[in-house]
Amino acid sequence: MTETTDSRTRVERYDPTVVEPRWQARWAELGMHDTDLHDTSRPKYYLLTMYPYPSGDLHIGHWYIVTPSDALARFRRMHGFNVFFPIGFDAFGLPAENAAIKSGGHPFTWTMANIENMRRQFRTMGATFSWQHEVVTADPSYYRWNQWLFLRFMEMGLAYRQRSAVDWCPNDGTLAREQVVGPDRRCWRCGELVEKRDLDQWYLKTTAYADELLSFEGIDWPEPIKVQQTNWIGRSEGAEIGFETAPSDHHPGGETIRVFTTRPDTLFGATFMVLAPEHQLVDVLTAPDRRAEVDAYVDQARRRTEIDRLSTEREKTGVAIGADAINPVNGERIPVFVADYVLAGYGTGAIMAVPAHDERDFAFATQFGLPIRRVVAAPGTGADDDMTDAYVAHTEGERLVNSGRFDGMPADEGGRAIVEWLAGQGKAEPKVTYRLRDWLISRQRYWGTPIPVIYCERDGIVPVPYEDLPVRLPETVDYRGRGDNPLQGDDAFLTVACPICGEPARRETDTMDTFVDSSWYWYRYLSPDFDDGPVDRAMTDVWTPVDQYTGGAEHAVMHLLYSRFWTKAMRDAGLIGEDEPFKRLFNQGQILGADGERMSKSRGNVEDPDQLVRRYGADTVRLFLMFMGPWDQGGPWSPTGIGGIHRFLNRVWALALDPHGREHGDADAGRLPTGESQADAAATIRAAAHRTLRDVTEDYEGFRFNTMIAKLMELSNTMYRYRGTPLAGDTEWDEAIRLLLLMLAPAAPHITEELWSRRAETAGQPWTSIHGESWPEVDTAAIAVSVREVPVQVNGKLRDKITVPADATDDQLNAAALASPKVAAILAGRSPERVVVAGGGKLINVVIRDA
RNA sequence: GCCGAAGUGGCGGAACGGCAUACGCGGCGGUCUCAAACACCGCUCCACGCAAGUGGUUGAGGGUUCGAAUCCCUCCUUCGGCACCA
Repeated sequence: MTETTDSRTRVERYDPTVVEPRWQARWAELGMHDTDLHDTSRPKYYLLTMYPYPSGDLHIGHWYIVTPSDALARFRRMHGFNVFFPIGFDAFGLPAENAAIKSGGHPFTWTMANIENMRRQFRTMGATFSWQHEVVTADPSYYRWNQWLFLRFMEMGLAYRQRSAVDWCPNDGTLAREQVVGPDRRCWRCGELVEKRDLDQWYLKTTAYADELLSFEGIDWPEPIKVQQTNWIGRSEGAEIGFETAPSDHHPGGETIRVFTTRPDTLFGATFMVLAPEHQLVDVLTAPDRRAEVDAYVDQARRRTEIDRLSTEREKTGVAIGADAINPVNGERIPVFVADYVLAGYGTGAIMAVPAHDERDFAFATQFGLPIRRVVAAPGTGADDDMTDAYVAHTEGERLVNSGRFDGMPADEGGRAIVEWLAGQGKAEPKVTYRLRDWLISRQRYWGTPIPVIYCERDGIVPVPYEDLPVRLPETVDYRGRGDNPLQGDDAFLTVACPICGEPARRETDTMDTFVDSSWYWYRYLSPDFDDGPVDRAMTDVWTPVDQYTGGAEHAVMHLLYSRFWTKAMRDAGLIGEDEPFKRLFNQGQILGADGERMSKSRGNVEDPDQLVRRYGADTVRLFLMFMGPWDQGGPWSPTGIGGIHRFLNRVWALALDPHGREHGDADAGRLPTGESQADAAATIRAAAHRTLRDVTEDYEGFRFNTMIAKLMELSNTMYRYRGTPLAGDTEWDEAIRLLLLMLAPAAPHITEELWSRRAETAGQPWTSIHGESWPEVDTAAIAVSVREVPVQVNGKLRDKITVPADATDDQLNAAALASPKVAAILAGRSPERVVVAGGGKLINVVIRDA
């Protein structure tokens, strides 16, 4: 006994610090992950994970995002796919610029140093990235094609210039939303009050694809994401209606205020109008005696955030501008207000207010003592009953009232009739609007793709000729301690000869939103060095769309919608053949800091995995992150429990290398469970292994990594019970070990590779990588059972469990349940009202009336 | 505020109308050890009970159903997004 008791001294211990670097080096040496994109002998599988922003260090969140994707890549390879799993860096953006302003360095230097560091850190994960296809968006070889595509979109009429407001600091220029701080909205750097400034900016016409973007046909995306995108696009059918302004002392009238409404049936109930503070007619229509108050209100409104303005909770504010409009259906003069709950960017920036049938209008009318006139009445409601709330519901049988000759018509039909009638007079037309706005891509910043446009006094807006691309960012940069765009002061960049007339002209200094970079990067991965265009059609035709995209749910609308837009625009430019970029999407959750907040350097809650990797190894960290919970959930970071994963791997190590070992502390060590023959035990092991294989396969496919690992733990626990028994090491045991290693290989690639190679060595076979093995097949015969246990409930409460033949009929189950002594005792001679044999015999419920 | 998601033991979580709490952490007890650590074995939702057992429990309240953590309604809390963070 003594020589078998302490196995730990006999068998080499699991030491990831030795095992992991060895295999990482070996894999790199063999080029195991260099995908041959021209290999057509196997089906292709394009697995894409959202590329990271090079913030400096890989934190635990990057591991959380990447390692399950890597497990999936390995899982698919074992299924015979030629897997392309690329990586790159989303290298433009605000943080690099902030760092440069702070340190006086160059955003390029900071970014590239970070990328180099992150590349190194990525390799410690054991991730199987195709590094030779890497893309760095801040490299001219990438952003040149942003410019090229922009010019193409310009030609297609998808890019245009329009004046719009930005948050502006007199010292630091345009501010991002996160740079505006505090309730009184001040600049984060200098503390100055933030203003609005109107600038001419570049837009992409996303709304041109609004209807197509509403269709998710042919793609398998999570329902909540589709719902969010649908709501974001926000298609509304209705009508645009013209209200003429009435003549007054200060104004001759006759201007048309165009409004959009989804409820033309309520037109007779319009008792006032509201213009957005930014509306062009505010200035024109305001009466002289109202001027001061209106100007003050407009100023104040422009300083508010949109979220604030749209809040239905905040008390409604607004100012009458001292002008009236004429309701086209009844000729009534109704007052015009300016109020911040109407937004310039939606519809026409003006509304007809129907307080009786719109909650916000109701609140406003109540606040300002304006008339509320019911024009839609539910059955049983009088036309002039007092209203305590807006009536917005749609019910059967509601009729128009107080609506002239439309009285008595059903609301829907009445609405159509009113629009038709006004349309005949040229005062209305049916119209569809979207909440979706065109994409403002102009950024008044240095660290982004320069927009390739030149302004010439004679020729106007002139696109940079394709052959002059890329328009490069100047290599020196001078922020002069301020946060505004240094390109503005760079004469060498600014001054350029007009491509048409050759006269001195001025370059655009705005750069592109970084969402432009991320809207098509996966196409470039396929041919990062391709010189004849942004994408190599020969590659995209084979490899795209992406089979599986994984990334954070925080990108549900913006990035994922822009990418769909960009794909459709590239398709219409003849560059690619498909309609959608990502066939299947999975949104994983976000790892938060220990404080429950988003991880960021400024909060100081960034978790560094390096220490954990040094202590436990990459495999343990990978498994721990997958085991924490469902991948789509995320949550606050805590390393509590990582020891359990490490113990699990140690047990796998012991099972594989030391099947005959026994541990102190187990009185039954080395003995089969009482009453179990060796043949029984062998069958148990086989059944457990194959049942686990069946479940684990499904879990990988459904991204349920946490339960996948739990099931592998169960299998290893079962096997541990048989360790040291005569069973250990025989055929069934060996098969179970083999399956355990294969199932674990995608998730814990290093330890399984090590154990696999040692098995081969012991068996005297040549080395082959476990990651080149095929995924094993389930032997359903091994799982088959002859008897099973069925829970028996009485009135929904568990009272007994009975053992029945696996193929028992419902009648047999019924009889067996009633034969149970415990059930009989509760029945006490009464007969049950009914007996439910549920779920194909999974459970029996005996129902008694007054139990 | 609006849109989307989530609330289950001391903690992370499992259970896709059918045995609530799998798996792991932590805790308690034990084996080994001079001792500790490691490793291993057992117990561990709450209440009452020596026990067999009985009752309760999935954020709160209501509903549908033979049966609800799961479906429906109302509410509360937390997280993501709201167009210049990426």
